[in-house]
Amino acid sequence: MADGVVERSRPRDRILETAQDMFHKHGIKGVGVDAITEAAGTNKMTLYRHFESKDELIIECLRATAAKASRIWDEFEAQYPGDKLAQLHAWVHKASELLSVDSRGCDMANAAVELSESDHPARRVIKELKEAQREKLVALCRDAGIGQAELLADTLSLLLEGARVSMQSVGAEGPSAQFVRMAESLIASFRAR
Amino acid sequence: MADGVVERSRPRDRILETAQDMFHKHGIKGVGVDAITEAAGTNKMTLYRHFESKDELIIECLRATAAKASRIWDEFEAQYPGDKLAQLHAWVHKASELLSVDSRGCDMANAAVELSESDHPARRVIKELKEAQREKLVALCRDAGIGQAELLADTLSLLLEGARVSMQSVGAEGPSAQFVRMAESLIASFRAR
DNA sequence: TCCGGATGTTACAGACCGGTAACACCCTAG
DNA sequence: CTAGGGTGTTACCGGTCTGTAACATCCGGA
Repeated sequence: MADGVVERSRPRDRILETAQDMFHKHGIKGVGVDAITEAAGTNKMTLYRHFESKDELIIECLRATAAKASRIWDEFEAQYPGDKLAQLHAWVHKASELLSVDSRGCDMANAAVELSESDHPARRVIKELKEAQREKLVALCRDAGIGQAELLADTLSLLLEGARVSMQSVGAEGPSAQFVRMAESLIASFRAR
Repeated sequence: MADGVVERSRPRDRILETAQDMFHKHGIKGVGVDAITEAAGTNKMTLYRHFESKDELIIECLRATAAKASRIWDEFEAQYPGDKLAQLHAWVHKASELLSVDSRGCDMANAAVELSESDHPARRVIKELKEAQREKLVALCRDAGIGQAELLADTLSLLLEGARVSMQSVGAEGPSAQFVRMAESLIASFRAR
């Protein structure tokens, strides 16, 4: 950790990890490649030998973040094998944990806000990854035996997305503080139908 | 409209209006002061005679946007004088209208995402304005005779905030398409308690 | 030992950024 | 008509940004 990243991994991995962290904390347009490479204990040339442009690096960071999120879903399945309803509650719990620990929101949503050019190469990646996450949540709701699975999944999605962006405007004591209560009572009401 | 803004208003007004529009469309860090003044049919010197810095301009733009939003609330009161429940439904309708017309989300939320520095002067303004909006919605819910007014208001806030940011990631056919249905059934369920 | 690929270093190009100085102009109030 | 404030024009400063060129170095495998 002395050099900012795990001691002696390969430069490419250090760059990727550092970039993820810095993009998350300071935003994409708020971080230059020089700052990334310096924090990663390397230099700009090495970065451009592994990534053909900053945009490529951004995309790789988003994919890496999505992959991390995907691993969390695996944990749900490992903790409550076959019990989809318990996994749904675990999702709510994990989401609230995220809200209490980190206040910079979702990297993909933030990137979509920052990269407003409609033809930016990262935008299609963001859309793909977000749609994949949506389908996962829909499937989880459906497999948990909920009738209007799509509607519940979409409602939970918007609540979480809203909570993560609201925190950045008004802080953790704002509306996002009620996320768990909202989500749980929503699930209960959908199950009751 | 030929010069980009209403023909012959005073430079300060033209700059403010143009900046609002361009910040909204392209993001704050995505627009330079040169581009703003050119689109406003004036020049950088005039901008800096009216605003002491770009940050000041940003803040004035956010205040102006909030003022516009506030005027919409006045329309609710004018359309349904005294009928707070009808005004709440009008709020939902107006919100959905916004979602179908504009896909760049809330200026304040977007600014909070872009201006990640925790001490940026615009951040306290964003927080103030957002909190004022929250209190307005809470008051509306309470005056509409709803029991858990704060919880409903916060839930509606998160849903709208989520819808507006979700649109920027996955477009209008994503979860945000169900916003009206979600909001209306939420209101109904809170009224039934 | 020596070779070769990965990495580090320095310098630079070209563009854009926010912000300022100096000066010319125009248009209206008196 | 004139004075003066608001505005336009041009040029510039110092800084930052992405991306590249040329060259030095290191380190592991044969």
